[in-house]
Amino acid sequence: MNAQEEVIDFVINGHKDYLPHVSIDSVIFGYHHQQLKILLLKWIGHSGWGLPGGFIKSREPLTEAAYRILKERTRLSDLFLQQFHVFGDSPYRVRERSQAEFREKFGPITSEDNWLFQRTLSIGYFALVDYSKVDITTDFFTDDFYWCDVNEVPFLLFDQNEVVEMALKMLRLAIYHQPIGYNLLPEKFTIPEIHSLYQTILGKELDQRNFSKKLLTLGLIKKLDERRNIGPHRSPYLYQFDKANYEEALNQGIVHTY
Amino acid sequence: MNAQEEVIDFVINGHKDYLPHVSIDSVIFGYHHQQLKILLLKWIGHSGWGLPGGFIKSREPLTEAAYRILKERTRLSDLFLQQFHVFGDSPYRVRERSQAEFREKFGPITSEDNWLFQRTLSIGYFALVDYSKVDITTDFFTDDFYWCDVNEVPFLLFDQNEVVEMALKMLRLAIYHQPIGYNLLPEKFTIPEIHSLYQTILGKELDQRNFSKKLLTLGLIKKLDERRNIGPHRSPYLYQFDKANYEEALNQGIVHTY
DNA sequence: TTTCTATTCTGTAATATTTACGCAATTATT
DNA sequence: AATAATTGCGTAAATATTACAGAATAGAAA
Repeated sequence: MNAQEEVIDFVINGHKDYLPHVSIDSVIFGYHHQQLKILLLKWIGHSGWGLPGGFIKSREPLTEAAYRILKERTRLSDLFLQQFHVFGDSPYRVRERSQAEFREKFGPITSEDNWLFQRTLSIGYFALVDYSKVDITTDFFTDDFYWCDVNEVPFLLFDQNEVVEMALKMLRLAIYHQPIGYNLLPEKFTIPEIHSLYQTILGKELDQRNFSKKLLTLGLIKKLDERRNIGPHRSPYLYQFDKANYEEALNQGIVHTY
Repeated sequence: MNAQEEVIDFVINGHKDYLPHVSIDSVIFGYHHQQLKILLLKWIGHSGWGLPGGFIKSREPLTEAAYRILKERTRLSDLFLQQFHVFGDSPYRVRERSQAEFREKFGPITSEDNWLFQRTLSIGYFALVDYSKVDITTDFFTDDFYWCDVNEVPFLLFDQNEVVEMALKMLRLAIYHQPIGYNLLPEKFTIPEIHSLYQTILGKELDQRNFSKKLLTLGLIKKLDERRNIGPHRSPYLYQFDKANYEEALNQGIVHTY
C-alpha cells in the first residue's frame, strides 16, 4: 500500500473492508549468525519503534490473515507461525497516545472517531524466520525497520513490550513441546547449527553431546551420509528432520528437557 | 438482563456500549463428585446448546470482561480463569446459521446488519469451579442450562465443539505446568480428594503413592496435623497448598509428569 | 470390649532418564 | 608429514520415574 489514494481510502474506509477493534501483532523472530532478533518497524505518526501488524479482512479467516500480513511484510509464506495471546487489558492507553501524533501527519483526512483510533485488541502471533532470507517491505505507514537483538529491545509503542516478552516466553515454552527449527534451518543442517539455535533461543548452554543424543533418540532428526564443507577443519555431517516423527511430535507435543 | 426494554436496547444499541466483532466464550469446567463437567446454556433463537459467553464493554479491560461475564453467570468471583485461544477461522459459518433462528424470535427489531449478526471472533477462556457452589443465572437470552459431562458433549453452536476440545487440551496441559486445584478444592483437602481431581481432569489413573510423593516433593502441598471425619472408616489427614511454593510454581511453570 | 471392614497411609526395588564429562577422529592448512 | 581447529562419540554417576503390597487406623458391628 503506497499510492496516496490507496492510503487515504484505507484510513477513511478501512472499517468497511477490515474488522475494526481487532489487530494482529506479530513478533517475528529472526535467527542469523547465532543471534535471535525481532523485527521492529518505524510507524509513521509515532516516534518510537513498534511491531509489525495489520488488520483482518471482514471475511478472512484469522489464521489466513496472520499469514497474509506476514507475507506482505517478509515475502515468506512457509514459516512457523503461532498465535499466543490476546492483549486487551490497557484499553485507555492503547490508542490515545498515537492519535495526536498520527493526526499531525495525516491532518484533515482523519476525524476523531476514525476507526484507526478506536480501541483495538491485539492478537499476538509469533513467527520464526531466517532473517537473511527475508525481504522486508516497508510501505506508506512504515518508513523504516531493523532487526533488534531480543536482549536489547527498546521502549515500544502501546503495550508492545509486554507482547514481546510474552512471545519470548511462549517461544521458549514451545521449544520444549514442539520441534521448532524446521523453519529456522536449511533443509539439511549440522549438529552444531541446530545446537546453537537451541542455545540461542533458550539463552543458555546445552551440553552438545546430550543434546544431539536427545534429538536422535526422539527420532526428530536423522543423520545423512553427506557432509558439508564450511571452512577450515570443518566438515560436519548433515542431518535432516524426520518428517514423519516431526509431524507426530507437532500434534502430540513433546514433553522433555534438554 | 431481563427487562424487555433492556434487551431491546441491547440488541439495537449494544454496539455503542460493547466492542462489536469480538466475544468471549468460556468453557467453565465444573468438578463435583469426581466428575468433570462443563456448563452449557440454551440460547434463545438457537436450537442447540452453546457455551456461556458475552461481550466486552467498550472501555473495559479484556481480563476484567472475562471475569465479569463469569461472575454474572455463576456469581463466583474468585476462580481460576485463563485465556487459551482466539477462534476466528470460520468467518462464514459463525453467524449465518444463527441469524435466521434469531430473527424468527426477535422479529422486526433486528435488521440484517444488526451488530449481533456480524462476524465475531471468539476469545476462549477456561475456568475451573466447584459446580456445587455455583449459582447459575439465566437471563433473557438463555432459558436453560445444564452441566454436561466432558465425555458426552453434544453438537454445539457455531464452532464451539472445537473450542471445548481445545479447552480440555489446554487444561490438561496446564495441569502439568501449573498447580491447578487451588480453586477446585476446599482450602484444606485430603490426598484422596486431590488425587481423584487430577485423575478426573487427566482422564487416566495415577498411582496414588507416586502422586502424593510428587506433590510433596515439589513442595506444593503440606500436611496438616488435622484430620477430617467424612464417614465410616475414613479420617484422612488434611493437606493445604503451600502458598509460597505455589505462587512460585505459578510464575515459573512446573515441568513434570505424574 | 472385641472383631471386622473399609479406607488411608507408607516404603523399596527396578527401570528409565538425565546429567556430567574428555578424548579420539577428521579435515584443511601449513 | 605435522599441526590446529572442529566434529563426533561413550560411559559412569546421579536423579527421577515407575511399579507394586501390606500395615495401620477408625468406625461399625457383634
